[in-house]
Amino acid sequence: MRTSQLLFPTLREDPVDSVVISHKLMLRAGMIRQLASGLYTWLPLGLRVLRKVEQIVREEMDRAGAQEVLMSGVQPAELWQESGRWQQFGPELLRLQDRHARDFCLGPTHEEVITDLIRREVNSYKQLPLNLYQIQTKFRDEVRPRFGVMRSREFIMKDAYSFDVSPEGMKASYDAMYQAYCRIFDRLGLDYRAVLADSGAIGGSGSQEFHVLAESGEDDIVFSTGSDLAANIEKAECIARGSRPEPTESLREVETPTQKTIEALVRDFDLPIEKTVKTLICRASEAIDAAFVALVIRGDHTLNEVKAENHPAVATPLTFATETEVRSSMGAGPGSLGPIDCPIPVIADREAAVTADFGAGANRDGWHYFGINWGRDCPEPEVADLRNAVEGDLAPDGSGTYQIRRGIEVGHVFQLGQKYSDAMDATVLDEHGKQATLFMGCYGIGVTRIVAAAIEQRHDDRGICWPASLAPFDVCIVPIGGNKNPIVDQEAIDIKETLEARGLEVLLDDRNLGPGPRFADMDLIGIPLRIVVSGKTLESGEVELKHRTEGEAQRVSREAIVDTIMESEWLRS
RNA sequence: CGGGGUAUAGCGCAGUCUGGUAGCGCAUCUGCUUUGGGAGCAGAGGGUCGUUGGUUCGAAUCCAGCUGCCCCGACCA
Repeated sequence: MRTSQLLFPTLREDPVDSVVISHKLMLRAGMIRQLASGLYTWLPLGLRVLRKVEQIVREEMDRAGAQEVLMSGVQPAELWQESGRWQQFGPELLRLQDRHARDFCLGPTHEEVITDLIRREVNSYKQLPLNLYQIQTKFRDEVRPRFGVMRSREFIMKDAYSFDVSPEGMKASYDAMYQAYCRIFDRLGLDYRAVLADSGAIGGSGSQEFHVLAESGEDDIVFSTGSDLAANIEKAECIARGSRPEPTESLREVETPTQKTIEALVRDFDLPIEKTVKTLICRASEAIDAAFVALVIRGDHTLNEVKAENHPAVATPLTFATETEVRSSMGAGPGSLGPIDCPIPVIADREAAVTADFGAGANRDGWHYFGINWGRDCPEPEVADLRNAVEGDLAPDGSGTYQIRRGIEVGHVFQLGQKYSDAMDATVLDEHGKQATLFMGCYGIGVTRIVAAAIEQRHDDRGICWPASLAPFDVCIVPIGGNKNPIVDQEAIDIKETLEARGLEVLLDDRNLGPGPRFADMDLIGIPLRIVVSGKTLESGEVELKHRTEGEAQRVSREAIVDTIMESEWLRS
């Protein structure tokens, strides 16, 4: 390819409406352009990278025994009503009607469609296990699209679905996908971690996420310093530090007319924040005989909403009581709540439950108790893991302490179990001739997001530094002084054609520009290897070869350049 | 969904307060020169000032509505 024939409108300055580095660089490098909020057009250079990601994913899925299909992006409402998700999904599901006023949606995922296919086409356990995948455009009407293609409304996703007759089979399919994902992210050259995850609204039992580590990530990833234990903060188990000390203080009531927050309480009464708890009121589930429950966590901790929602006594979705509801159920307003004389069930976080001599609201406006001790001043609470992990927490496996870093979620593997097969009656005859409901797994990879995630991890102040596996071209050639010395251009073209004949993708920058802007553009778009052909070096029969991330170029003889590149480690790293 | 910002040439911006000929830099086009890190000279093209309505002799500018886009927040008492 020649730059003179390629549409790649590079920008010298950062576009004003971009905030993360990958978004800025994708715009500046002419990879994408925004069409509307959360919608993008991929230009030739960006599409080349996208296709590289797709191809690696495709090869590894095929190698793992999955088969590629392609399902419709538009899906009939009936299937979603059958699974129950037509009601369950909020405005994120873009619904539309056809000319006959029939309801459809733009697919945010394809569990329903694939389950429908399988229940029609697969009748016997002998046809299983089966794993089908597609690389398709998805649409989710995100509340707030941002960060370019990292959180867009339309995006390309690889989604795979496995079908087995037994839980053991499902587990084996899941493990195979896990291995395939590791190979994919290895080949993509990304620094990633597989972490335990909450299975969330999609449902199911086991679930792991793959995260690319980057400061701009939207998720907090918790690691143990001493083992492989890693989890999304939503799922990271927190244990209490030691056991509860004996009470040393007596209970006393303190007037707190203006102290409505933990911060104010700590500030005005010189109380250590670890000696306070906060009490959060939320709707109770139908499993218990109360309208609301009180969740108690230590003052310096934050509630983990996923853990709270997963608690059997808490209503799903997690709904905090309104101020009016707080008053009617507790007899006091927010800011004066606590576990003493609490009229509703109390669930305390593990750490809050081992705190002694603590302060909390008195359930009477303008009053707090200090020196509270569980069991003595109020009933022993039900104890649960309710809070978000913080740096330095003890890892639950005893291996060390927790560290927290940011991650971009690029993959997610789920063991779905029978959630969809049950709802949609997807069964086969098993070896005993009986109807058996299928066990499913589902496995996603955010293809477009990976492009952004790779840039977040691989860039410098001049632009993108692609790993060899993702680079839109392997090599670029910049001829200098060709207008004075026609040999330069001839040699450049000859090197290009020879490398192309050897199977490499080569970009020849033949634009009629000075060397400065051409070097800058080649750096910006991140081609791993650069050959400079100039009259100066040709005099001694040489050209220059430089890797994108190295400071100095090396001289290579004109005869040896093609072989040097073909043997270069850089093409494989 | 709540709050804030913003909308003027392809991109970045000034002009708006104080109403009166639509401007700057980069980019683009033509010609000549120029080729080792974002060139020089000369010339040229390009804007219903987001949109609708109002005030006015006159609106990019004042007023009102609508829309797009961006940012922050979204129940932790």
